[in-house]
Amino acid sequence: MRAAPTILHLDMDAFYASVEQASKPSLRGKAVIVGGLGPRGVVATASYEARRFGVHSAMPMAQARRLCPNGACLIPRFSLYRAVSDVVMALLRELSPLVEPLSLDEAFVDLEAGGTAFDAESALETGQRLRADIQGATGLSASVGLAGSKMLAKVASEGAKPDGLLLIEPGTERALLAPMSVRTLPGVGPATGEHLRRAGITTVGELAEAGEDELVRMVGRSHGVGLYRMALGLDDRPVVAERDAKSVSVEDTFDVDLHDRVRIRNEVQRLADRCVHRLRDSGHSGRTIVLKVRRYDFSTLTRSETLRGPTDDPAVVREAAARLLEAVDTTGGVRLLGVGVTGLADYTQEDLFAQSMAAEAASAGEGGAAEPDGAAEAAGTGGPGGSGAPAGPAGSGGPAEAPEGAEPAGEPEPARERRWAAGSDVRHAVYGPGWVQGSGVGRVTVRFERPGSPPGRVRTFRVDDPELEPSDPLPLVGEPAVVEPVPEEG
DNA sequence: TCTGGGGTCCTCACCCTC
DNA sequence: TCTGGAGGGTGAGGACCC
Repeated sequence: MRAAPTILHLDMDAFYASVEQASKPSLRGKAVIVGGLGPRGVVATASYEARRFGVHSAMPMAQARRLCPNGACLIPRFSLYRAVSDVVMALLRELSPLVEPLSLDEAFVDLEAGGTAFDAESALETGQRLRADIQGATGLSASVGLAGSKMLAKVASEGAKPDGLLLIEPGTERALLAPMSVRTLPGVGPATGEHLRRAGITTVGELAEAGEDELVRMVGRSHGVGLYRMALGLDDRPVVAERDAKSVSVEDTFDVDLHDRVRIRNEVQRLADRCVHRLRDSGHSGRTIVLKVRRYDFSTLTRSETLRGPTDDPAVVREAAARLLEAVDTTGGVRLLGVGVTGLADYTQEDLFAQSMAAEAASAGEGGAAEPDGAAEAAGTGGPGGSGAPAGPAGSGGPAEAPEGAEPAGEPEPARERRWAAGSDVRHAVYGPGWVQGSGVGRVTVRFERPGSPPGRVRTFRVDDPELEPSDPLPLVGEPAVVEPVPEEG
């Protein structure tokens, strides 16, 4: 067991909401809720101001709006969050080569491996300096936990929130953990928590008292042993810098349940294409195709098929997903569909070449060397019930029944209402950069402000105003905070 | 008008082979 | 030749995390 508290856990405070507040000065100090805005959207992150109303992550957005009717509800802008996250992760890598990102806003760092800390004092100093550097580089606050293990460092950062730093001194772990809820421990979610509660175990101390055998009996060997060790404050998991992805998947929840079998089939094909796109972007191929269906009653089932070899061929994945769908009863409607690929392998040019050769051979009806994973069969037969499948790839992200009809190629874009998503960045030819505060009935309301400026003014335009254009997010810090003179509203 | 999206890991059942 | 057990591969589902 590690003695020195040199494992650092970094947690950016209310990350998505904080980024939005930093880029939109008028939202500072206000309730901000980031998440899906559709009828089935949920909250991804709520600012601390919104949390005071009871809003929290994973809550249905409709409920969040009821609890916090004056909160600003925004869609997530992942490209911006990723850019900010890259800045933060780069600062962490200056401290140590052993940085383990958990998500865009969280990471572990082994300070000892980087030679930046070797005892409590140097760890505290490093942690404080890191928080200041993050504030300087991004304008955002972060919480830092320091301890001798990953689990305890995470517990510490949780205790440090918001905008704080906490170090757990070696030797104090058990006493510190004992009164805490079992839900504090990683791996104890609602189900395990309830299971333990029914057995009269609600605190970490009671967990330790129960003993390893009892916990194994209750929650299984792997989980039981791990839980007991955590309850004693023991955790020797190393900080791992590089982790290979094990699966790639995409899924969509529909605003209304789908009933039409043809539409469902088309959506599965579209998801398969998106999944392969992501698979190729990540430089992988995969062997097992997984179809996920969530039915009208929220029951979820998965069907999977393992091929004889890995593939990144969209036709192969589409056909496998279609076969899996045939085995699923969708009576009553489906609310979610997903397609995933697991059993990942590194993709090579040779793989691609072999696949394209095999596909050509299959389409030419030559027989010959069959694709080892059954791709030739899948690509060649067209599959049962595939009469409605388009010959080419489905339109880019468009549903089967394109609501706006086909556009004549090469012609100027036909006049249609432009859509302005709440929270998205725009630029006006006269008023400069701003963001969409809301839109409807042919009008869009824009607030003209930028990171570092004072709160800006609001103006309303026609949705088709030619002087208004979507734009990229501005950096949170770094650009001079020029405050453009906003003409007085008449 | 509850309940997203993208993941990981574990368990269990079943089948097949040795 | 038959049988039982071990163990791997596969498929399905659940729990959990951010």
